[in-house]
Amino acid sequence: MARTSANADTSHRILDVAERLLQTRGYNAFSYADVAQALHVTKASLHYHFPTKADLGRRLIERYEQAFLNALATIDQAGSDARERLRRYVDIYVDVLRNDRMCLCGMLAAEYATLPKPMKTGLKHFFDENERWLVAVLEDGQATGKLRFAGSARETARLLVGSLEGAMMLARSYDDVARFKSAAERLLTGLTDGK
Amino acid sequence: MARTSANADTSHRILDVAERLLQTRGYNAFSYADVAQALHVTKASLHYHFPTKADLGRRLIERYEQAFLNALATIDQAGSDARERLRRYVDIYVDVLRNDRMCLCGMLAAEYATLPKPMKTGLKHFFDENERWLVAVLEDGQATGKLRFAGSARETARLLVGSLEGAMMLARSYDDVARFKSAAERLLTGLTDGK
DNA sequence: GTCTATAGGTGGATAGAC
DNA sequence: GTCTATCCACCTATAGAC
Repeated sequence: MARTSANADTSHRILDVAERLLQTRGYNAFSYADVAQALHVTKASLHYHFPTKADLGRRLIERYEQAFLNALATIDQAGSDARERLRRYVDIYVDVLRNDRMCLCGMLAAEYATLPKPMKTGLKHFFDENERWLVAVLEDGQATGKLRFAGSARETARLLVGSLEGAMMLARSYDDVARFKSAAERLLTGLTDGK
Repeated sequence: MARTSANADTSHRILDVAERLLQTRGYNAFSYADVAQALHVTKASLHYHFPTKADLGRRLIERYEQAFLNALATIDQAGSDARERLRRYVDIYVDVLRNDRMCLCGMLAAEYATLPKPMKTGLKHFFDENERWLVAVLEDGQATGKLRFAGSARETARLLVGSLEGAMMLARSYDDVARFKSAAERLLTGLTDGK
């Protein structure tokens, strides 16, 4: 399995660099040449692992979603109440911002119109899964009296995702993580005040 | 003044096309060739009016901000209460979305790291002006008892701008204006319920 | 002001040697 | 798996005729 491991390792490093570039500059603003230079390999070598940029982009979304879902599973395993789970959800975003990055899928949402179809599909799947997890947390919080919100859990979940992505984008433009934290704090307070 | 008017008219048409492309595809995903083709002129002609793409981008931000501020001034002139002014503020965003566009500055915020410095400066100015207007409305609403919110008007204004931009981005990915309206509705309700 | 022509660079992608 | 070499399309931008 030595060969397979080496291959997987190289693919992994390529994805790491491409992910950073995508999250900081956007899909349309990084090239195979950028990745190749960072890894001290040639562009041709990258094409061996990811034949087209669309392939690379699709895999980046898949991997990012997997890591995100793993983080959500970890939160669930801690067995905290809904309020605390939301707080940890926000912390995932904070960690991304602290790394001077935008959420990979939030970035791609802006570039949506220019993306190849497989990436569009993967992107929606990411947001749908986020919504699904948040709906479960919100409904649990409502049932246990830990959270209070008007309207459906689904609409509330969508508001949360959109607001956090937007706050992230502006906070990054101002290079000010505190902006994001302030916005997130208020969003959570809106779901817990009076409790 | 015939020549000057013609010039202004051509520049105006260039800006119109470039604006649409920027709001739908992003700054890094449209070219002089795209604009030239849409207007049936050559790229060289565009460079006469806007020597560099950075010049074009800078003017697009300036013009967009001016139009935005004009819309805000119109809202103020109507003399409505704070709640109604916020509602009309949201309507500006809805109109953009209905045109299948993203907010020009929201789009650029995602691409922020790749922008030439003059555009970065212009972008922040746009958001600062938005914040300024919202702070005035929020403080008025608080003073007259029409609005209620926790914390400072400034933080609330920033939450609003970020949330609306984010909701817009996601609504456009799902090609679903109702998503945006639902999110905006809830944000406003959070400032007015119990009133 | 708009054109033709072109420079000089970079984009994604492939062929074929090693 | 990685390399060299190369293709072709596209990019921003400029020179100079009209």
